[in-house]
Amino acid sequence: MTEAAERLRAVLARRPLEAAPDLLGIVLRAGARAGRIVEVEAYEGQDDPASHAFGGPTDRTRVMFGPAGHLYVYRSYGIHWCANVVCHADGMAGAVLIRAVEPIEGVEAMWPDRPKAASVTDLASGPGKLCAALGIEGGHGGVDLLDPGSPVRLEAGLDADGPPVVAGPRVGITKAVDRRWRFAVDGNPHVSRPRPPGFGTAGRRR
DNA sequence: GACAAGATTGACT
DNA sequence: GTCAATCTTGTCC
Repeated sequence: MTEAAERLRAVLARRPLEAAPDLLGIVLRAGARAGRIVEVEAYEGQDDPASHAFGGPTDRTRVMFGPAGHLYVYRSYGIHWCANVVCHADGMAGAVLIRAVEPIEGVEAMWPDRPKAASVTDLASGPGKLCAALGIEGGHGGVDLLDPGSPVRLEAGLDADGPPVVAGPRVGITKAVDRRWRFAVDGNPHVSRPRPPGFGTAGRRR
């Protein structure tokens, strides 16, 4: 475990709502493919009706109750994979959904898995898209993202100060929709839904 | 064992 | 803008 990884683990071992904006700018790597995280959503655990962890641990969600920095992958609508970073202290449920990344490495290798992508900004501009682009699937669930030997891992970004962040309501859920727990890099073209109504108007900047 | 719902995407009108 | 695809998980009987 490197010093940078330890620092990142400490960042993640907080409430997802606090850790989520700090994930922006960090690089998500899967083998030779890598992308900078530009959009995330926070999901608290048992206090959040929209979270899969609401209602207690199950076989599927157990990893969310484990130590921070692990990967939680689930299938959405039977078709797409969605990747989450486990947050919060060990024993406390919480996760941050990665909604979009900006491809920065191994872009050529992403195209075969994203044949329908219209442009590079469309390669990973969505939860299901980024998993396809990076080759993340169910088998990766539970891996330690901070272990250099993992097939999928996080690498501290170069933006020491962190990019400008805007906040808005979460997307695609039917419960607790009023919580403005979606965070994105301001103005980045790789976010899944650029500037939706109300996005950023009452958000938190840092 | 059966059924309903879902943190999405892409095609079609 | 609207809608279907597709399948895993959790709940209920």
